[in-house]
Amino acid sequence: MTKKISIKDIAAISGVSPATVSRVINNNGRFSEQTRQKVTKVIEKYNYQTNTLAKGLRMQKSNTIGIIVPDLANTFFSALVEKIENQFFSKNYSTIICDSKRNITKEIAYIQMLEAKSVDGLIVISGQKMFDSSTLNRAVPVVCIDRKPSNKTDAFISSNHYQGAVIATQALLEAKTQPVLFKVHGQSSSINDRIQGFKDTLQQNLTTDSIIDISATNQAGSNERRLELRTQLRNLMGKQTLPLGIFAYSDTLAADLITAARDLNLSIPGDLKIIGFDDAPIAKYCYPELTTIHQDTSKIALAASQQLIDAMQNNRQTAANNTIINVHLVKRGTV
Amino acid sequence: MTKKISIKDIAAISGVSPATVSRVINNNGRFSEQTRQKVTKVIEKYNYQTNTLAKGLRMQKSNTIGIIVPDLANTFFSALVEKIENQFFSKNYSTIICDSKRNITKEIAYIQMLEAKSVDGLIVISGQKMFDSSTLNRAVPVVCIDRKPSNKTDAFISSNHYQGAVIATQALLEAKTQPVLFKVHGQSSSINDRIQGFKDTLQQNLTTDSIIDISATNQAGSNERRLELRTQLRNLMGKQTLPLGIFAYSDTLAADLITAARDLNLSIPGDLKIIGFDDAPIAKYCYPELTTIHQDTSKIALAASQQLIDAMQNNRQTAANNTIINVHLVKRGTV
DNA sequence: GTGAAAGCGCTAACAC
DNA sequence: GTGTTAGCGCTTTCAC
Repeated sequence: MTKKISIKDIAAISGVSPATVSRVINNNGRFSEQTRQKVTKVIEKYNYQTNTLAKGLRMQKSNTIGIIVPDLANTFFSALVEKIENQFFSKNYSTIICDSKRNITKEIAYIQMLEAKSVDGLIVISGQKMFDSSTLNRAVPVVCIDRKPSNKTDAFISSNHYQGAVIATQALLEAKTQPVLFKVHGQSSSINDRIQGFKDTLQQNLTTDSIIDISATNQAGSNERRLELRTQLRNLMGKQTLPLGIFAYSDTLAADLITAARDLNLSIPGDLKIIGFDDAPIAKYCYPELTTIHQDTSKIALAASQQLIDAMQNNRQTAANNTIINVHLVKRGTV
Repeated sequence: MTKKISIKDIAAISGVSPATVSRVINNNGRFSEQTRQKVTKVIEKYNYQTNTLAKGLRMQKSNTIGIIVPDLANTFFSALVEKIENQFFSKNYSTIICDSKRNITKEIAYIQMLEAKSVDGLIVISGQKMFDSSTLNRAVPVVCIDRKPSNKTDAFISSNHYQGAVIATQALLEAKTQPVLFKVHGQSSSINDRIQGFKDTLQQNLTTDSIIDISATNQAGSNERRLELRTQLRNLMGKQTLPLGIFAYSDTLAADLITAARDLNLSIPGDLKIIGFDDAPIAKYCYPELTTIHQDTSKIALAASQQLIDAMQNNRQTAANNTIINVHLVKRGTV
């Protein structure tokens, strides 16, 4: 129950003023080498740690950033967040991770909470809609990943979803299938881009059955979703000649499709060929291992953290900096 | 670039003192209904939000808790953390999630950072060793999940790992295999309990080959780990009669074992039977789907958050409260 | 029922 | 090179 030791205490013990201790800690302003040693010794002896709340209040910055992620259970997002968090940790920022569960109400609540905590910056990943930073009172820099900001001063980092969709669709075409796009119901900039790439590649081969919307209420991995996918697959088989060629919106969805296909005794890639998107960790645990479009999460994480840190340090908005990152096809067992 | 509006501003605009505004916001102390309405209206109009840094500084509590997790990329942990975070969110606490990557140095750095941020409590999940809260200067309540605290005043919540190991080993025995335990190198209370359960069930059938240690440096899902597992499996096949019976320390490890077995053209569950531990989301994406020991993450998350909140609100240490949660076998396709 | 004032722990201007 | 002072935004005694 020992109360935490403060800068005043350190000052008193070392026989200097709090200001001097502060100078030593932050290594700014002038002080003698002798003072430095004296103070440092006391700090170490008492295991003193700066109270970041007080410091944050005083400096009007918290050295904390917030991340809004749509779904931590998705291995693509958890891997991405892990990398981002790691970047910030090495730059001495702490990170508050918020799982919005793709729920707009929860997201807004989180953003207000983060703002009240005086976060210095925000990373907002994907989700259903455009991100509208006008919910923010202060002007905190925002970097959006995979989700177009409505505010033109927010930075935007994204894989080239259009390109990825084109590559995937072409691969499906080359494998002599009639491609079908499976997506979860909802809108987002990445979804729209992929749909566009899909459509543009298919052109006259596009039919009303080419895009299949999966209910968003059924959670990834749940029996409900698998049931729904099974029904959709069975449906499709009645209408199309085998092999079916599926472009799945995400690896998670692809993984669920694989299990659904198994339930129907469809062989992959014999009866059914499938390409995912993300190259999430789960892709390598599927059987057959999932052919997919690789997103470079390391690059995304790096770009996002660099841009945000730059914006925070220069105390300005993220200069509407758009970064588009290339993707590529990873051939595994499902095509 | 508008500066954030403060309680003083609200006070000035409403024509009352900051003290009164504070009373209204926190609904404590006395004030007239008329004042309440007046102030509330101004707060809403200006979208005022309490600065939690200042409040935290003043009240010596931050309404923030920290979670130390060994590996966010592991679907068991990400699912667990997601549930914990959700619990705290609904109780108006925010959560700083820290991925220690099972690195003790990083973990200590995180704990110091969290302490400097004046977190009101800490949840520490699993990891390599016992958790030693003596690195903490202040007396902040700690709840350990799956990891025995060395400090007797810290609470401990855990699945019954011993029981789980017994159940798994018995199932393997009943399937007429000679059980082998695969684990990642390292110590932890959960590892030790499972080993004990394994040994106690095996008794005289225990041999020097019964426990296989996998190098901890090779990351889950990596090619290096799979290579290592392949070597180990091949080795084992030379010595033992089929079918082999593997009790894998975690579902992640089990999943890697399944892919390694595939590379060796071993059929599961024909040549090789395998039982995992956790019932992580990944278990249902394996092929065959993984038979495993189910840990009740919802219960763990609930127990952990309740105990921590209780300790924080009553401003005392978590009363050395040990909660052991039952586990059970989930039969799927690998046994 | 409300206001004035002090102080949480820190840093930055200003003095000397 | 170092100390004094003010103030970040909030809550909470203590007056009245």
